[in-house]
Amino acid sequence: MTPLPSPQQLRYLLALTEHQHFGRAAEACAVTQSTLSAGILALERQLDARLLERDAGKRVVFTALGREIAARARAALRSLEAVAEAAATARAPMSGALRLGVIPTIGPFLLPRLMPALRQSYPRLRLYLREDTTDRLVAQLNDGRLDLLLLALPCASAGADTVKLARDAFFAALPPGHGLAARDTVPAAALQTEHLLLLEDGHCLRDHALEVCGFARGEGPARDPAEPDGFAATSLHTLVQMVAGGLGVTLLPRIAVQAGIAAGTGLVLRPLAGAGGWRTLGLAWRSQSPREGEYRALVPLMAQVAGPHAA
Amino acid sequence: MTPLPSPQQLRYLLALTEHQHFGRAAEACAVTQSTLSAGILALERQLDARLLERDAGKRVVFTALGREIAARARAALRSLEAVAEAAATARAPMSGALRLGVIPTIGPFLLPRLMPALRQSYPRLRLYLREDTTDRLVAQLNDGRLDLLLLALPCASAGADTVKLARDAFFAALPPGHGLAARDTVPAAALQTEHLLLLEDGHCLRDHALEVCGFARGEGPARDPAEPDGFAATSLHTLVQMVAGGLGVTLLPRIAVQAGIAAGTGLVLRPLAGAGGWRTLGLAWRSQSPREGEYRALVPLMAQVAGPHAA
DNA sequence: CGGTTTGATCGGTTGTATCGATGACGCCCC
DNA sequence: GGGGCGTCATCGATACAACCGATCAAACCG
Repeated sequence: MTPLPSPQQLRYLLALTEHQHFGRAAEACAVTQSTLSAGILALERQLDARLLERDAGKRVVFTALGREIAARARAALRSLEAVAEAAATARAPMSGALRLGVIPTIGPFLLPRLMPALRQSYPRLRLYLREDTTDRLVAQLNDGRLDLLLLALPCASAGADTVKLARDAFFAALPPGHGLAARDTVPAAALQTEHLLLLEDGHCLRDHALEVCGFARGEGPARDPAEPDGFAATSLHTLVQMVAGGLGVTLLPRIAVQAGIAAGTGLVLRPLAGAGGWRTLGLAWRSQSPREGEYRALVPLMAQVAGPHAA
Repeated sequence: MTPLPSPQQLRYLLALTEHQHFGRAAEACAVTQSTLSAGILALERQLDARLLERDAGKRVVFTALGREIAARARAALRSLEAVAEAAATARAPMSGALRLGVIPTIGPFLLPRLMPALRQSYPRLRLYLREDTTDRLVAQLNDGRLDLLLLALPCASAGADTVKLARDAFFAALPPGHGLAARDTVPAAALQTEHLLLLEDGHCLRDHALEVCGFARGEGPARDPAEPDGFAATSLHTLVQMVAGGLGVTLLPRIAVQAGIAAGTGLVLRPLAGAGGWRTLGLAWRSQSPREGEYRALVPLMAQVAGPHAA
């Protein structure tokens, strides 16, 4: 049988894919350029495969096979890490680094309450945070750059396990004096004819809001022709300011409202009438992660923080 | 971060799980006992985890953590192999060792025609064969001890991809002079009241046959009280002999019939009336195997061999 | 209670990963 | 167009770790 590639050489290869430069990749691996160069050469010799275009001047250009090998190398190194991780978790659960990814429509509202609670319950847990859109978080989860995601379900990703945390109801956010503000609750369909303001594309909350208002996938509300084409807010905070400025109405998740996102703006917040006006908050992790037990053990605490609270 | 365990040490651990004996595990790894012993110790030290019960005399007893680590080590080594495999496949597709698992109700009938065809089309492919029941084959596929399975679908296994090859119709096999033998086709339901002979438990063909005859899962045909309790044949060849001996009737798959399993026995073979009287033959492999491309390329040839032929 | 088996330990040897220095080559700039 | 720079490959020296053979301590067996 072909001898197995050494983890070290695979690390060199991955560093090279990341930096596209022998010197900097070597630096990232804390070895000299000569060592990394020899390592890559040895890997190509052992696999009997050309991973780099050697004739393309001095630039680092991967062959198609090189890219595939690199992807498999990433998976192989991660599964080696999983061995060590399983031991570490068994030795000292709820400790060490935990790289948590959060979407921008959850992070600013839950983390301020979640982090202290976690620190108190699991003081040895070191939480590294990263905020990004769902699709990018999922990609980083699969790459092994993140361990756990806090996001809105469902998130389409093979190879990931998920668990529900809580429902997060939507509120209609209206400018003061708006016609709908006189009602106790607002039917979601009524927003279809309003000027509905949304987050920019890529935020799952945008899709959830459109869905709740009865728009089909991809379809959207009518736009004022005078408005900048495709203009959309980049955060819920900007969105609130736009509604307060009278540009239209929007939907806000309960966690944002309870965190006081509309405080001081005079905005009128009304629950949606009828059922179905909510998103599901949840956790996601790589299937068969050695730390699955820990992640599931976090659920009650997280569900409590994410659940309804008195204002 | 914790340093990654070396593949060598993981191999030692797996050899130890297999042999439960330091000396023999060392021999299997082609190292001395002292080396393997030191390697295991080093692994336990690096992971800071007790993998073996050190106080249980001289016997080798794994801790629960030890077993989990071993399972993850198996996965890690396999993903390292996948790196080398990807390179080997790209360098020389359809060559090298291919460990093929086949179920006993397919192997004896298809392999005699499949092997020569494969040898002719892909002379550099070295096929290692293993015959076993579906569940055991699937387990060995997941363990990495087999690369490809030829079996009857569906086979329940997460982490495996499958593809259909061909339908394999069932024939009623009747002793000469049997009442049903006068008909051109036999309704499957008519076999419910016959003395239906079956393979022993564990063969998927047994379940398929029961299903075709209209028995619910787990339910079975009425038994002669004089018959040895739960007696069942161990191969289709024995089954044919039993039918020829007048002990009852059975169902035979078309591939067995065409291979001449009933030749010279005087058995009467009748197609089943109506639709649904067939099983699906297919291939299965580990998801994301580097050789998936090769496996799919084998499908046309295999489907042709597995498909209907003139008698 | 001696002999045998089994896993742990120790000193010596070999292999190899790594380093620093140097070479080969393309590229840019003056 | 030639000198200088940047980049990757190569080379000899070295330090570390894996490995072996021998030996030890404990358990097990007859």
